Amino acid sequence: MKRNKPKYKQIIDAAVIVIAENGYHQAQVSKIAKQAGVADGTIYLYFKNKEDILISLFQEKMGLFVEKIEEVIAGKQKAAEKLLVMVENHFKILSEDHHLAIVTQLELRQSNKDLRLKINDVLKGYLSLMDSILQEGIDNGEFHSLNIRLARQMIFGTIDETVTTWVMNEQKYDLVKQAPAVHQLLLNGFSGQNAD
Amino acid sequence: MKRNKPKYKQIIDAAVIVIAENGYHQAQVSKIAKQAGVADGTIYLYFKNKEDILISLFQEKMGLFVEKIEEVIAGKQKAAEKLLVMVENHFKILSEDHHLAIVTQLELRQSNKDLRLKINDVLKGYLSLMDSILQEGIDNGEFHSLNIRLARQMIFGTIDETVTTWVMNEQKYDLVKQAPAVHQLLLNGFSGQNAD
Amino acid sequence: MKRNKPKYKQIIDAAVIVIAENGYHQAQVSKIAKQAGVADGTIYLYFKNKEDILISLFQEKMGLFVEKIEEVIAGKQKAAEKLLVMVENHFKILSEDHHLAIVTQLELRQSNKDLRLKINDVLKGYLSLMDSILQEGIDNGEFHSLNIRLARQMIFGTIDETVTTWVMNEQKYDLVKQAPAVHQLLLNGFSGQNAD
Amino acid sequence: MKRNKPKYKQIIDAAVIVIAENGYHQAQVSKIAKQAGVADGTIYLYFKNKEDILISLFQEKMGLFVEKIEEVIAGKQKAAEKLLVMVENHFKILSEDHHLAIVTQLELRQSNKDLRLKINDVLKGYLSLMDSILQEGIDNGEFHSLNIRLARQMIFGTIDETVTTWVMNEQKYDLVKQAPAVHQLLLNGFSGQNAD
DNA sequence: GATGAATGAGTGTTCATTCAT
DNA sequence: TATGAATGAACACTCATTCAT
Repeated sequence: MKRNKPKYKQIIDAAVIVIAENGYHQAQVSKIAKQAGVADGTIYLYFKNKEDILISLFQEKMGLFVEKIEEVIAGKQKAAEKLLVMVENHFKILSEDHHLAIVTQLELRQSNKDLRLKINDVLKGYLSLMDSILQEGIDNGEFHSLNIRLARQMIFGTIDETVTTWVMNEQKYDLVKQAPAVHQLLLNGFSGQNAD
Repeated sequence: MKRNKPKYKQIIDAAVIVIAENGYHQAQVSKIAKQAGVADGTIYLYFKNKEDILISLFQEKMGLFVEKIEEVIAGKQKAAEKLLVMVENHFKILSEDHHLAIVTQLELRQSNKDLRLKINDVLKGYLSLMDSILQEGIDNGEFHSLNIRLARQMIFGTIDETVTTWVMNEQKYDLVKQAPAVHQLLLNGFSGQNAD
Repeated sequence: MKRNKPKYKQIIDAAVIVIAENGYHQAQVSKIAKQAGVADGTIYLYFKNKEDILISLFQEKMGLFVEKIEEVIAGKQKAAEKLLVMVENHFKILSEDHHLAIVTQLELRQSNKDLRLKINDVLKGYLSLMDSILQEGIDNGEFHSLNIRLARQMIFGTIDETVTTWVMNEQKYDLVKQAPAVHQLLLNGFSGQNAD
Repeated sequence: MKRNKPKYKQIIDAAVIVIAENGYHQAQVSKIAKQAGVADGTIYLYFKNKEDILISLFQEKMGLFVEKIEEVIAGKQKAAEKLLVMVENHFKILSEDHHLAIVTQLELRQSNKDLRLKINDVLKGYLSLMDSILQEGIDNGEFHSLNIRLARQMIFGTIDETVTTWVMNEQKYDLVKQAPAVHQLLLNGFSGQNAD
């Protein structure tokens, strides 16, 4: 399994750095190879093509994302609490890896439609997690009856827009400190008046 | 004034169609010229370069956006009503121009960081409109005391994510019909428990 | 006759200025038209094409050259004296019109082979003048028997190289003051030991 | 060191042929690549850009020039003899490579001012060689006291004009046979009456 | 005569991918 | 496995010239 060989991760980490520092369109394969300390051709022993590096990058990093968030959620009882730690950890993970934040919020969005559709597939695991929190909240009466897709779009849209604004402002303020306010805004939406 | 000459709009409309149908990276200047029914060189009598076409496209279309929404807002008294017609019309305008929806939600986001920063400048007018509705709502007691930037990020993030999901689902369902539910979700966030 | 209309000379003078100030490859027809105060299309009422402007420019200016030099030569008896005033006036005319010096020594040489062959045709009148001075000097015993073509190449080559070096040094020193020394060097060549 | 790899010289030789046969402005990179038997992109593994090919071409060829002439000069005692073998060999090298003669005398002069300034830098080594012959001749009494810059301009201007005329006449006559007469003309200038 | 908007042919350079070693 | 030299397709932009007014 190539995914477990050291060069696999080495190349992905190199890609994150190169894309963050040079931008998506200046992240040539040869630059990534150089950063990873391998020859250009070696890249193709581990990845089908350049697009495959980017998808794999997203899968690896988003996998950690979902894993981490599932872990912290497990310790919480209420849907509202789960939502809070989700927002907090989403902000925390990206706060702790500035390169990754730039890559996911700004650079990777420059990829073409096809690539982004594939990235969306990867995102689905995360979105499902949101859906299940919402469903749980509805079932146990914390949230009123919601259109789950809409509510999830509000969660993801709000979180994503908040992070992007923070990255575009060159990460000048503390993103994690915004989590409670964002959480409260979302929560109001779900526990307030019925939206159907 | 070049902006008022017929060929200026003709080229912009051609660009929307070509980008929507071929994708951002397959929208060559020569293709746009052909679609517009002019020679390649004519493009450069009206636009400084290819990037200038895209910025102008966004300015023109977003200008109509803000104009239209200011118009419908003027007829409403309450901030909540203004928010509703804003969401409704945002959805309506993009529903009525499928090409434009594809271009703004998917294709134009593939542009490089410089171009996107310029596009963000254009967006600012629209975001300000949101800010003033929020401020008004706070002032007249409809909304509780809000962090306006966060609240605006929630509005824009939610709307944008909703439209993008709709476009990615190939516009299969009726976007405008989602407006009331989206509006209600947002409203709950603003008029519910204090987020500060 | 177009050559006598004011706009004809107006365009040629504009061309000299534009080429001197912008360089041969940055001297677009539209720039020349603007400098001349006419519309682009008007150029084509007076000149067949762009090349025709340059040839005409050279003809007009070189015509004045030959005319002026024939005039000053007429007042001299000896071939050696004629050679001196030729060198002096060649240097003087170019010293007095810096734009023209730049154009003839540097910029016009960037034209393609065809244009330069035509320019050489124009030069022939000047070279013939040199030939006749040389022939006269041989006939009256001032110069020894010379290969006239070679001798003329030495005259023209030396003068031309001297002016070009001066232009490339940004015309910092007094070119006309060099005339006697150049003249003496050439004269030695012709009146010294037989070269055949 | 790229300069020692076979493809480096292969591309330069191809450039000489393509420029000589098609003219400076018709010497596209793709044409040079084809002539050299490599892909277009390969050119850019050996040269920074098109201009770099031309400068390198001049450096390589002019390097051989200076090398060869320094070699034959070394065997001569007197400055006059050195001048003769310099003229002879200058003529000989260009006589033996008609393509190179066309390129240096006609085509490369169409390059823009920047490129020509760089070419002039390369020429300086050759001009210095002339200066040292002149200085030597003055020091040992063969030549009278000369303005060295002027004298060198006469040498180079005469040689260059002679070769250019020969190339423009399609190399119909024997250039090398002209060397003694050219040499004699120059020599007279230096050993004749004092020019200061 | 004079205008200037419109035309459209032409090219240097990059970079993902391959493959002989 | 690993290398890195070689490949070659693809495209924005300029500007001399025309011609309807």
